[in-house]
Amino acid sequence: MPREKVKMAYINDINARKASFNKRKKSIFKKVSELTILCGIQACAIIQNPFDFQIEVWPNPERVDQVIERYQNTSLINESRNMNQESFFIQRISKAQQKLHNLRKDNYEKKITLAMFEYIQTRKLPENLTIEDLKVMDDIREKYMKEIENKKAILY
Amino acid sequence: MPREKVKMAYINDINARKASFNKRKKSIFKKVSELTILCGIQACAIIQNPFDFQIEVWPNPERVDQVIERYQNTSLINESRNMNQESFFIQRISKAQQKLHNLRKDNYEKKITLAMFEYIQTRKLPENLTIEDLKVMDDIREKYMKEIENKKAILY
DNA sequence: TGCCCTATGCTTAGTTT
DNA sequence: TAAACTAAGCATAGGGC
Repeated sequence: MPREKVKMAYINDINARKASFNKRKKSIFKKVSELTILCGIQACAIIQNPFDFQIEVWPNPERVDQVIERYQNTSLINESRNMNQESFFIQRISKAQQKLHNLRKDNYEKKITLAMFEYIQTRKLPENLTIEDLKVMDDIREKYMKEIENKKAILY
Repeated sequence: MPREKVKMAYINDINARKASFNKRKKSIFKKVSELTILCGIQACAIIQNPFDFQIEVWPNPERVDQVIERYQNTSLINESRNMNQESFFIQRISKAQQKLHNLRKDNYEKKITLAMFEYIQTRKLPENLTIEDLKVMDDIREKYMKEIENKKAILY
């Protein structure tokens, strides 16, 4: 009895899906490995394993990070290729300004955070805090609480 | 005449290498695509194209960034799985201390950099600089020069 | 469950166009 | 240079254990 051609769709049977996943993952990693050897290049593959909540990579975390970094650097260069010089630089400047803004905000938040620690440790409010500072402290507290909530969602 | 089995080694002939690269890249992307459909997962592949100095990705830059981010978040969790709780926290603390050290160093370097600006703008050396400060200024200058050199190497 | 087997279909090196 | 072809080798779904 000749097997039917497999339909390209989600495999409902969990055992069949697990078997297929393991076989195909192995062969993808092998193919990527072959390509890097045959053509003398760098490459990587990142595959989410649906059965043990891990993410599997080829060849190894260190090299994957290298490839990712190179990719992310190169995408910047490609951006510039696809635009005329002027609009590229306008975007770059705008991004740099955004970064500067974020750095300043970050710095301000760090100062305020230190003030909060001082308050906690000395059990008295520092004298030179303004109403504005107290408002920012609330913002930061909310931000940190959200971050902690997100980390919980990831960890458990 | 039966073809010989291909040796798993760098293909010297450029045309053969180019043909092989394109065929194999296409099929890897296809295989990764099939895996994501069959198993309902996320995955990506990042391949350096040796012929046009680009880096090619599957499925697209946006999703690749998503997969990368998820991978980098998860690797933290895996760290904790592969260790007992105690050594995990020891490592975490050690990393946090390293980060604090770097933040302090960064802060110090920023102070010194401001001092350098002051020197440039006023054309006279600030009075409260120590020999140690001057030494650090040299280190920073060297560091920045190296960074600029690296960016040049990437951009041109 | 996971491993091995095998028939079928897919991939691909080398060739032709 | 690239696209199409083809034979050989490879991948893999399904079955057996």
